[in-house]
Amino acid sequence: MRGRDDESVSFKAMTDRRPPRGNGPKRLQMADIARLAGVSTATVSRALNNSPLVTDETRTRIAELARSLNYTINVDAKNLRLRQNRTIAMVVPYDPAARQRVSDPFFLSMLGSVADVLTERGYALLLSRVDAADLQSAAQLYDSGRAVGVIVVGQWRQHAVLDALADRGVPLVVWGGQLPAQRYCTVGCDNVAGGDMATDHLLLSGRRRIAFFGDVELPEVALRRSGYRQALVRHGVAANPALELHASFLPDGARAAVDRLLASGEPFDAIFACSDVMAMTAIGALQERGLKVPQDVAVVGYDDVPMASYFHPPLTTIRQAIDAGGRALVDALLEQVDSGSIPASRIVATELVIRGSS
Amino acid sequence: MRGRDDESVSFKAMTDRRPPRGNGPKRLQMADIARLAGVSTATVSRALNNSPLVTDETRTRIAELARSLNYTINVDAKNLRLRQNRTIAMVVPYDPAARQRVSDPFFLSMLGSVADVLTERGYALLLSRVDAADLQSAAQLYDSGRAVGVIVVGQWRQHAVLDALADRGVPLVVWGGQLPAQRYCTVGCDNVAGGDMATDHLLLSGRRRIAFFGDVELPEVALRRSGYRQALVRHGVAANPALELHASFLPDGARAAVDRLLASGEPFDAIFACSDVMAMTAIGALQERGLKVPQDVAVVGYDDVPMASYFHPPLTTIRQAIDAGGRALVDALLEQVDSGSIPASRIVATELVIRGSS
DNA sequence: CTGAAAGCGCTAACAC
DNA sequence: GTGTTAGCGCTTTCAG
Repeated sequence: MRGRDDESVSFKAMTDRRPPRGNGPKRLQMADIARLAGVSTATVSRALNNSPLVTDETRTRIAELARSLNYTINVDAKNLRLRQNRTIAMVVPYDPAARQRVSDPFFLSMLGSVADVLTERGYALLLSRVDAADLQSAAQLYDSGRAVGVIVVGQWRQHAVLDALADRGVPLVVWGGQLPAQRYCTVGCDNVAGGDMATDHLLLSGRRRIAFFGDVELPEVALRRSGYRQALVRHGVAANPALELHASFLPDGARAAVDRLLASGEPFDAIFACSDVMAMTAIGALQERGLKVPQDVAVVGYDDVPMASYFHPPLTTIRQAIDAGGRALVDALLEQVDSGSIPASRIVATELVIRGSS
Repeated sequence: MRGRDDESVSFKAMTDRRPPRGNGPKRLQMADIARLAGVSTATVSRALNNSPLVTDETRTRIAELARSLNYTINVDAKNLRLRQNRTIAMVVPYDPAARQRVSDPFFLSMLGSVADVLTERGYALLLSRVDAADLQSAAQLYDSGRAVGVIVVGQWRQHAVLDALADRGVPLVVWGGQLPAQRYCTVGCDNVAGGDMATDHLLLSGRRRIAFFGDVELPEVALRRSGYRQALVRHGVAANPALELHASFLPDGARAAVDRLLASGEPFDAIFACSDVMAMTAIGALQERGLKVPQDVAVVGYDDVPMASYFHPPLTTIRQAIDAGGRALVDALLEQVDSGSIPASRIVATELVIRGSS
């Protein structure tokens, strides 16, 4: 017996004494509360977690003590012990070439919406910007246990990478277009319908030479163009490749497209732009060149960003239901986390909002 | 010896067997890599942390194994052991009355900027919306060990609460106005100078009846009004209380202010609005009532949000240096975390950008 | 250079 | 109803 005791002691003594310095003054921990309350940490834990196993009196006493000392259970330790985690990561890809800031108001609004829903559900949001060319790395947030799942805003040119992530079991939901054989879950508006509605509206107002502005390498944009073409066909208007212009989401994309269009000499009486920012930039460029909107050229945007209705002329646009979208993203992701299987992609409502620019 | 062994075994047997189910399929952990590599976890740990104590050969072998299996060190466990953390929290308060979404493009841009800088510094960003009336709760992110410090965007009406948080040692930096005896660190643009520049510019263009739009309960806005008044005085123009209008940041604040101003019959030839969104809304309201901007009324905004230059007319505004601002916020916070003492408040550059609206 | 063992702050059997 | 104890996944002395 004595021998064993001695051994234990020597074991204890062998331990590392002082862990590396934490940053900042030491925080209170459960043991402190326990000591102050004259109970064990187990009781404190139970009290703070509302276990029915503690007396009401004890619970309130401990709760009050904790509150008065600003003590809060250490989430990391709790997570570790419980092997759980209530954090989800949201990544917004950026274009490394342009070193562009997350700034499209649409992304930002979506972020706000997701943040709201997550808060409501008791989840924390880890926000991260990643190089669009290295979307792969988004999974690290999952692999490292920091988050139980990942929301990616926009699929960019990374369809294959996203498929691969889904294949290896990373809980993942992407805001974007639904592609034929995709293996990950997407949430997005009906892009084909959106493109169709916008074009249909322009055709109904008598426009016939409708230009399309967008970067069709992005799945969502390609789908919108399908809708655009589909509406033209339905109205018996031949699609004109000269009117389909590549315009990137970068700041000068739309302006450059307007320049090319004018330089080409191809007549046009309307533009369907794949984002409101593009539409506004295009309108600015047209006006600078003396063209009137909507008289000479009608313009329809996409997104219905908050600014759209204040613009001059107020922007006709396709509204993406941001609130519903954020909610659907979160729902789909949490469902996936819980069930372990990939839920069906969801489509949220899309709506034409007619204002002054068309 | 045998006796001891038996005892160990019985100790082990007494352990809790199955921790509660984690969510999702089990993730790989260090022990798995160790087993696969035929070494101890200690060695894996050292290898993955680039300790000089392992052979280059071992290191690369383990690193490759980990990479091929998508294994990443569990950050929570690592943090716990190291008693450290490379996460900072950013809270953006919302007005609970209006249940308003984080949507002012300025906040969102600032968020983007902070996200960038943090990424650069190897920190993660935890984003959280909190009820502006309960800013107090922002500290919980710190108390619970989730973040080493907190960035608050906007001080709203919570000056006292912020002081209290700083007093009890929560590492905290606030984007906002610098107040006389504040005990927390702020980063912000020079609001007095901004208000002065805007007003000065309008005065120099010959305007004399300049209205001010803003909610002076917010420190930043109050400072901008000081600048406004100061410029008027310098130019020998008497300040006219009837021209200082309360306008909230909520969607209809500026429109309502325009209505009240017109209804009052007080003549005016310019407006200095405390945000670009307000300025754009005001311009819309003026135009609806047949007033021309800038001919009848010149308008100057604040922030220089991305949209400002695309607006019609393009907005004259006070640019807040967002990039520098985000960087300063992060610098100040990390400095505080490292040193444990509250750094001096910082002021970032402010600049008048003259465009078509004035 | 590598391995054994202890413990970061917490929770949950299990005994009392 | 409360305390004791082991261990979540990791890092790090200390011994070899």
